[in-house]
Amino acid sequence: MRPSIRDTLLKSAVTLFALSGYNAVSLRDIAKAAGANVGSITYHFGSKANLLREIYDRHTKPMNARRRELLGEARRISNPEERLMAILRAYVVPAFISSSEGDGGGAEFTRMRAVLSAEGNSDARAIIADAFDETSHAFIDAVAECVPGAPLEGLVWRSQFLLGSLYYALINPERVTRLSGGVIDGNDREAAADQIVKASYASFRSLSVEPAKVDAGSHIPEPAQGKTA
Amino acid sequence: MRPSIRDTLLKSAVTLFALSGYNAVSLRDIAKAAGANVGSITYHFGSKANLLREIYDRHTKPMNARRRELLGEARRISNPEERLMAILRAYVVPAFISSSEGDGGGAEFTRMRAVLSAEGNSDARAIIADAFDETSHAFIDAVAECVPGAPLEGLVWRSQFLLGSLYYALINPERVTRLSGGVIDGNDREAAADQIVKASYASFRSLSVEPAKVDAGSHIPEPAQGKTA
DNA sequence: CTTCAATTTGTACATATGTACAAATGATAT
DNA sequence: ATATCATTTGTACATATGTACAAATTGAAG
Repeated sequence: MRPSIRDTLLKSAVTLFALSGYNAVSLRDIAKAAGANVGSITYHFGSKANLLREIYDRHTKPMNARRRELLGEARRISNPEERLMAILRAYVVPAFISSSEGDGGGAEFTRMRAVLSAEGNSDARAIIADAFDETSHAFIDAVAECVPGAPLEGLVWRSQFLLGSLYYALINPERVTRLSGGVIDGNDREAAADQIVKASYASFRSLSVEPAKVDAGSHIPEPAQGKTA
Repeated sequence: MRPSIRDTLLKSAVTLFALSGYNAVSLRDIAKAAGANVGSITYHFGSKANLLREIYDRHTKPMNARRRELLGEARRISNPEERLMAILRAYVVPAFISSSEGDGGGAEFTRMRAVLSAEGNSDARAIIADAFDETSHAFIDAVAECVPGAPLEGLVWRSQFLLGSLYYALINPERVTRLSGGVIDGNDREAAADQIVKASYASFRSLSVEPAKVDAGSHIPEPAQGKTA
């Protein structure tokens, strides 16, 4: 069956918001993209802010559910290195690739979040605050178990960097293409997700004070880990 | 001597753009913040887009110069680990901390770049493209020398993640504070710069196919490094 | 077919924005 | 002091935007 106009409006809004942010996209832009009338947006959603709220409502819950599901699987892995890798993948992949129809994830929604978080619009701020990503705490805890002795400061900042990497990969993929002289495709999301997982794996692993279990020890002259020892 | 109104306007514009983006800030907002009249902006800069162009002109050159200077110093370090650390610091620090009056760097300008890059405004796009960060290539080259055998794909993506981490640390510092339960101050830029350098150090180091010079070898079961072997 | 509620369309309105420009003001040199 | 130029102010205008709402259309139940 044909999707309802309501759904088409929501979808168009995500696409446009992800591309140009919240302020720059007018309700008329959204209506035009959805092949509908301006008034229909007011009718279905009441206001622009509420339209955004519905977008979040629709996506965040299933996406977090998907993350929790993958995180649960990951936690059952006994080898700490493999486990860490799986945990990171559980966080990154749902944000990049929408597996099923209703998992709420995918690059477009994540890119929208990235753009809106940068924009700092007050409407958006309130909505983002409500839809706070409760999975983050669970992830940090899970990661912490893989890197014994890691200071909280290092863990939290690296989770921040992970999110920043994820966002920027979606916001500015052209930079990768350009910087590599066209050799690497910045829009290859599978590759991007893979690289983020590997890079953050290394950055988290370096926090561990214990030597790697599998090997003798990787004592690079790691500069002291800061105040929070 | 008192700064000219022209300078005050530029400074106010950076502050406001860094806070709310390009679209959301009106010329009247800028004028009010600078204690000037709307017309004075048109008089001094002609248009909003040109005001932004002047901001870039004023900042990018001295900031890149500072980066090149620090990079030059870093490259003279013989020990590859220390060198890598210094190279990363040379890239990150000018973006976070403005050392001298005219070095063009600092967190505010960098945050503005972050916000504008996410916003995708067409005025801004053109200007950003012109002020392309020519130092990035030099940095990747310098980094590559520290991690022999590293595939280009890994290097480029990690440089992307570095920039994303940097940007997001400035855009959303509250998340760090909140996520740590108030223990860690997301607005502590010295700490942020430090953490970024250390995290990206680890992520770049992990690309090296040769074992660490200082130690036996850090053969974590690193999953195969992708296509570009 | 008729009725009635749900939806869609069209339009109006108050407000905000970038830009243009004439008048007022200020400073500087002769 | 006066003339000349640079700056600042005030205002006007065309356009765009979020929202409200009445009229038109649609679709299903009786």
